[in-house]
Amino acid sequence: MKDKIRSLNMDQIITRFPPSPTGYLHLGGARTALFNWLYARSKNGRFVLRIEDTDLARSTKESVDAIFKALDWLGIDWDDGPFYQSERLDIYKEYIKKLLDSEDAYYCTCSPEKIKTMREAAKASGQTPRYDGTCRDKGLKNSEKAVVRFRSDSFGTTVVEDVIKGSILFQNSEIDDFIIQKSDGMPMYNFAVVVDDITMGINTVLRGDDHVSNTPKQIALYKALGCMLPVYGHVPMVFGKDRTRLSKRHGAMSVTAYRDMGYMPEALINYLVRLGWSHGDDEFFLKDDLIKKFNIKNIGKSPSIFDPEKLLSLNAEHIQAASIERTSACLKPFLEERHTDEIDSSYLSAIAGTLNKRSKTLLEMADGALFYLENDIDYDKKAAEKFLKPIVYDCLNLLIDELKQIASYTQKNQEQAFKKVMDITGLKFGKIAQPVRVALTGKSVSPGIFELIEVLGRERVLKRLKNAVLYIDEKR
RNA sequence: GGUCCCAUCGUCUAGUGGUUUAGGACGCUGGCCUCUCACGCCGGUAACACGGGUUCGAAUCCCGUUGGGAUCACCA
Repeated sequence: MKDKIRSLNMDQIITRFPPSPTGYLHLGGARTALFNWLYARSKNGRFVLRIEDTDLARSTKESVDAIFKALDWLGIDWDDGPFYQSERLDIYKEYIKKLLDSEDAYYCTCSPEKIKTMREAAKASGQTPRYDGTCRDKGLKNSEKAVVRFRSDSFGTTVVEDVIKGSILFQNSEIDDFIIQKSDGMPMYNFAVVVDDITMGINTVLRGDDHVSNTPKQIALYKALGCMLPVYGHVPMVFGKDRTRLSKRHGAMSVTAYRDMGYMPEALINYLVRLGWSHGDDEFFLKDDLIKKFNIKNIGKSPSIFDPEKLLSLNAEHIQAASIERTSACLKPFLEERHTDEIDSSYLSAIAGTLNKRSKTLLEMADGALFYLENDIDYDKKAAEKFLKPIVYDCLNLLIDELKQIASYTQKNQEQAFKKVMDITGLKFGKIAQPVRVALTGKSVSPGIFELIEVLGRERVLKRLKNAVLYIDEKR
């Protein structure tokens, strides 16, 4: 396979997301994916997905699948790929040869142990650890354990023109002759990235801050290969509450964990994009807004801290803002886990309609929806003791009679029914509502009485009220 | 330790030399609404890290200090 080296073409923005499949997709990765995707979409460009699986020991098929699943759930789609670096080995070989031929690279047979001691000595004396160039001018041929090193300039400077951070200056003397091909023949990260980005026509590289120090090496490679540089933008990182890299001890990190905890993908997208990017005082965004409004210039320079509380409140906002159809669809899998029967979709929508303003997550919503679906509800012990007492016995019976007579359970009709019961018993609405609530839901907290009755419908309402009457009867 | 980056309420941020008694959101909090819980509405709390400059004027520009972070692999 022959890839032509394309000169950098900015007619169409081409971005990429290159995860290494060594685990699930975490929040930070999702955010860089999102920025690249958003930028490509907003510029009518292309977004490519590349799986960086040259680390044979750590890459797994499961991780690849997990990454696909997470991206799919977030709604981040790609135009090209997925490309697998493990399937592009001959391309890297070709570029290695080019570099070897032009003497920009050379074989090195120094043992890893030797390099290690070299590095430790340098660190101990406060110097940047660097390869000392033992094999640099030996003109070694390829051999069993040889690696290929890039011949770095030891003088001069390299400037990274970063669209987020501005110009960053590096002394070339800081950069040593780094390895571009391992002794097992696999390419090293910095080299593979450059070859891939060149051959895939990537012209815009948006990536985490932690890559800035790799950039001068990559630039050197571009230059040696005679290729034009992409536009670089290094996005500040996201930290945990203790201001260190987001990791397991900060709680859930994987994208799919948030799905399982009942978050809407809309909410996660919204939260992630606002971490580091802003559009004036706007807080709430849907994907289509973002595609219209996203720009690189509004990405901030300073790192941010992941705040689960804000994500949660944003999730509540998105649950409220979503259409009932959307919310129901998202809710359904959570209910199916708890309730095996087939759920009627219009009933489900009605249920969601009573819960979407009082649920911060879909999980919470599913829990709150359970009483609608159970055939026999269990009474919360405290609630039953407090509200299902003999004193409301007549009241509930009266209500049953009234509700029996009503043609349809509109709010207006219900109000009239309750009015009658109130008039006869002399009880205020507040005194009647709680017992009825417990009778209908088993709990002392629920959606409003009228919406409850309307959604549950005649059959369930009457049955549950009668059961409550029976319950009181048995107790006395 | 070397190199590099960053610095506005606890957190996310607006702000690009004067319109700012520094605005919004989350959180926390007082109240209203009310059939419970929520939603909603009204209000409060809280920040320009510090020190020098530049300027008529600085959160905004420059320098230094301090603090935080990233990175220094035959990982990506």
